[in-house]
Amino acid sequence: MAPVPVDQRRQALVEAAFRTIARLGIRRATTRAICTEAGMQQGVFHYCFRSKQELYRELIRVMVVDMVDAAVTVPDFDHDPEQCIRRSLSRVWQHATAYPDRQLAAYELTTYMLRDKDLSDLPAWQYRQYVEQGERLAQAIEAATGTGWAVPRPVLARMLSSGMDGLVLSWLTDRDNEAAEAALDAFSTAVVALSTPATRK
Amino acid sequence: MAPVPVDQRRQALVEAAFRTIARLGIRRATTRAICTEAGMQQGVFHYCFRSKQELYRELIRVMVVDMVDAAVTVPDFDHDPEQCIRRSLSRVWQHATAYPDRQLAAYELTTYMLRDKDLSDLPAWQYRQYVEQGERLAQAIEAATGTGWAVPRPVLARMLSSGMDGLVLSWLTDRDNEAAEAALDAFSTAVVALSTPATRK
DNA sequence: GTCTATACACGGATAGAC
DNA sequence: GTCTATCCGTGTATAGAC
Repeated sequence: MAPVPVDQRRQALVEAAFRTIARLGIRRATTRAICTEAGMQQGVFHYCFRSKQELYRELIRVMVVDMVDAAVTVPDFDHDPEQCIRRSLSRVWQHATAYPDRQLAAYELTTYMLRDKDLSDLPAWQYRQYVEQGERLAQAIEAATGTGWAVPRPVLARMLSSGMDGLVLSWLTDRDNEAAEAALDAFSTAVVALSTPATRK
Repeated sequence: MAPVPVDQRRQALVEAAFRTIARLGIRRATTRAICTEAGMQQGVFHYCFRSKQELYRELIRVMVVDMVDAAVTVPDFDHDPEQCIRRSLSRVWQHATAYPDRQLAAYELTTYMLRDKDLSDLPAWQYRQYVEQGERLAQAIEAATGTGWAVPRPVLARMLSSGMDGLVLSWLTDRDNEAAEAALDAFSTAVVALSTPATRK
């Protein structure tokens, strides 16, 4: 076969790994399954990565960057903090629930890494990125509406990302759109209450 | 050996399984490891349970009942909704973070079951129990303070349990007590805002 | 670099002696 | 009922031909 550059193969394997985990779950995402998904022989794996852990390390980086990039698109803001907050969270929600399998894969990877001595530093980084995404969102809302918050922005951001994360996980277990969106609305209302009263209409 | 009743062995294995998952993670909680933890021979496993899945089915039931029972203890309420809410959530938080490994085990089991055809009905039940725990908490707060809520109680309950769940998972990744408790405070403040203004002091 | 074949360990489950 | 020995599949990783 054509001598495909190793870097290109690595990238293809990382993407194949994510698709495989999303489709089959982390337990069944073996090196064989991943290589099949990538259209490669299983033996290829180990001259692209020294170990499966090395692939995971790369995978989590790519996955988080992709998730954060995709969700950072800011909706058409108006100047009312309440509408702005509701629409922003709704946007994040739509994005997260559009690909349930990928979302589940993210949870699987987090818990997997927390249990693996060689990977246990990564979940903290992963969730740090989520919080920073929350910070950017809060900042964008501030910029659009001039509102402030009853708590420091990093604190709000952690609450935001954790709250959304919990709502998504709960939805994954029952796929109850109605109940989940009602809870999201309630959460949004609660967040609105944290925007500074002075600027609330 | 003494002919230990099978039911007793089953129970011992379920408890050993939970301890093993909490200690080693679900990936390393093999039937061998579980039997070792229970002080039994590996061969014992399969005349107590037809399969590992059968044990998991029993395990999740026991685990959730234990978690919910333990967290349902109501703090010494006062009549101020704000204090009451803060103390209640703080109590739930203290309980959840007291045993990080068990909490992580719960997340591992949830994602594991979602991926297993024979067990995929269980996570919905599991999270339903969490929500019902939230309902009981909300009800207790109503009873103690006379407050109502800006949203229906089941909606509030789902938001409560999801929010706490997300905060705990986030904490598991970085074990940052300070940041986590600040976010919990912010969440509490937001929940207080959902108690009906009429009864707020 | 690329592929085949295979080593080696471990997992769940079972057979069969006692 | 209890325990030992083992089957069989599968997982990661490697050896070695080309």
